[in-house]
Amino acid sequence: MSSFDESDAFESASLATRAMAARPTPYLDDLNPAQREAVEALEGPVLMLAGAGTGKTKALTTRMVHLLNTNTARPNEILAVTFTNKAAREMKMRVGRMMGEAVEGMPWLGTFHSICVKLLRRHAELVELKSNFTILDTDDQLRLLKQLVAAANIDDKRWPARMLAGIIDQWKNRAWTPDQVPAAEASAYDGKGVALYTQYQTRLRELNAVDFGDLLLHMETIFQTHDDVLEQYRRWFRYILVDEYQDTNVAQYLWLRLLAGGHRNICCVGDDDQSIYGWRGAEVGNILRFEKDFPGATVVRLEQNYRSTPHILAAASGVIAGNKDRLGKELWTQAEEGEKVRLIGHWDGDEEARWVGEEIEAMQRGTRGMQPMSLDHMAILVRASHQMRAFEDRFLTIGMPYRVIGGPRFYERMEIRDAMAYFRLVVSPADDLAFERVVNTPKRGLGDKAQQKIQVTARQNGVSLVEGAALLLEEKGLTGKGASELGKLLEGLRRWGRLVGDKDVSHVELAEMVLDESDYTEMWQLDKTPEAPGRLENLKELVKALEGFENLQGFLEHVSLIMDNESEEAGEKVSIMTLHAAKGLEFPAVFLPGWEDGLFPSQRSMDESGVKGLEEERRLAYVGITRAEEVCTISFAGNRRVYGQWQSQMPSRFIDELPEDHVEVLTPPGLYGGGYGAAGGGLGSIESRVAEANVYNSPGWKRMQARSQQRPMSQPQEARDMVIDAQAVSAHEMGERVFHQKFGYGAIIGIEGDKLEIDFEKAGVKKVVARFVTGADDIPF
DNA sequence: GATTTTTTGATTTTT
DNA sequence: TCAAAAAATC
Repeated sequence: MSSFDESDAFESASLATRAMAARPTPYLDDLNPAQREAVEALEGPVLMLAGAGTGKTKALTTRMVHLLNTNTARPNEILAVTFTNKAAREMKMRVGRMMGEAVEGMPWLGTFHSICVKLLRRHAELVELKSNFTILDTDDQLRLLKQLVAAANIDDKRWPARMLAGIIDQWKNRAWTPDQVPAAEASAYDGKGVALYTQYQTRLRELNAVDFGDLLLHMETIFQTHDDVLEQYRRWFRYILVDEYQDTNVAQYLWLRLLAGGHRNICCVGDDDQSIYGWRGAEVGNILRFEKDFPGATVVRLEQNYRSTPHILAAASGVIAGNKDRLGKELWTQAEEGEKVRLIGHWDGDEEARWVGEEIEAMQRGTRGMQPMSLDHMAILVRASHQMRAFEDRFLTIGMPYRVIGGPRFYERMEIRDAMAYFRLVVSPADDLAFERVVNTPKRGLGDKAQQKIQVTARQNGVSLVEGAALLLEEKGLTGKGASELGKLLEGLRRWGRLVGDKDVSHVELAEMVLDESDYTEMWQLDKTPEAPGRLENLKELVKALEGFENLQGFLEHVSLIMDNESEEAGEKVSIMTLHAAKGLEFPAVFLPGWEDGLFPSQRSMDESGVKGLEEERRLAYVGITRAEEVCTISFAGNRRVYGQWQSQMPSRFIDELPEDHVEVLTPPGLYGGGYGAAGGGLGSIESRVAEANVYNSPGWKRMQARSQQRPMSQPQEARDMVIDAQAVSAHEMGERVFHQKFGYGAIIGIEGDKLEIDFEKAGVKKVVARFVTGADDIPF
């Protein structure tokens, strides 16, 4: 680039940087001017607005390398926070690779949570905790809340533990301790919410436990109330880097602002257009406000995209342009033009899945002059996970290998949590939550009543549940099977506890012993459900994972924060995942099905959050399109089964927002004659297939066909029109007897906009788009 | 205390 | 529709 740019970047570098400039910096040559500016502006606040596929991680890691290489900072002086372990791991790896062996790991590169755990263990006493506090998972949290609700004699129908957990979570995301919850919020929940929140926090303290939200909240409390501690860390963390800044919630934001408050050496990287986690507390406002929070900040825009073709970028830009309050970026690329974004409508969801399956097979073979493509390079991105089902069903029938990304994580599985609870109990017998979890797993004849007795005994004597249970047995408060089984369990726990740290028994052996002797393994061996073998397999894997740790305690400490799912069988597969799970990933070919109003954008988002919700959905669309490198295929269906009811669907409003010039509308093979019934439509009855065949030959259908052919679908606008208007509402009148593909015959009892309300003879009253209804006279039966 | 039946209600999810 | 949770029954 021009010498002007370079001198400019040089001027913005600090004296310290300049002094060290003698050291070679070959890595800078790999960067484009914008990336380079973001890397070289080491001092003061920097906001790096990094669009999709613009080399954000590269810039971030190079910045760290530059800090180290110029001796501006030592590894332990850099605080670098990410949201996921995966991101942290990747960054560590890339910094390590660029620096060579010379640099030992970066101790403060990690997720918000893992860094806060480290800090909180040092200062636990400042918030009345012991440094060996446990971190609750969602299960423990719910169990605890359920108890509190029951104890407070509150109707658990009006206050389900889940809801309460959600509310408390939201409050913690906003950095509100119980006494800080604003009156307006508190009263909105009967006042009982705050009371329960207070009790919950008290109980956590008694248990020496924290939940995920507490990790941040406690550290923030400490920073706010102990200047000396805050000062110490301000001196310590001289340079702060934040990844995915648009995803930070208020608590994280305040935490960062406190730490960066002194030196203001904070570099935040993010993309306001990719903020899709508002529903779990992320505040786009944080990134929009950055320049106000840190006056004089250097703002760098990374806009050169290295991922997608111009058509794909243009389509994405066209959609995201519908949002207000953007910081504004214009992505560009040097890539060759490539294919336009493809748009296609289908009759229903099954048809859509069938078509995508065939298209994937075609791409795999290589068609239309395109190179054969590996299944690993194709992905289907859906809005909601229930959409995956249609694709899984279809792929199973045609034998297409696929993988679902996301879903329950390894450490969230029941059997893993049970096993972990056993380990926790062995290491710390006072872990009441762990005891509750496993006391009757496997079944030991200790039901609600027996457990209640244990609780009462423990509380009366002010001891842990394990001790309470022992006391209860001494008093002969239990009899029969329950008593003997409980005795066995307690005896086992004592025995295993003594073996913790034993030189002759490794922690791995101990773990196996615990699982066997507690009869937990046996429980699954006797289980005949199809999941049982998989669960046993998972338990084996858990034991294997233990080998990587020094001892059980070490394992337990780390595992609560590491929740990713590593295991991956070999073989080429198509990926299926939600749009959320796709953030940060890229694929040469991407399918975006289900672009229908109500599904995407999701009705619930729009109902609950109005324009804000719609804008977040739009960002989701943007994220989806920008995952594609070469081919992006958007599709929608005219009919879809929603909660078991067939509904006619309107194409997504986002389809209208796609710029026409960058979209090619495909015609589904089945829709205009041919291809139906013959190939693999296995599920429908013969009769319905005959009916289908007849419908497509009916005068009504032909009329529609003719009409849509007058207006060839060369524009996305018209693709949408085709569905909405193909058969005008005006063609029908009240009381008219009509035929619908899925519902059969019925009479029109109402007309609303482009929808007809029809009383079907078999299916009852439904609202359907006029297009999918034919005058009954047109059906030649 | 376990098993079967009925009811309910249904995004997105990391740590 | 369909899975999970709650209620009812054994």
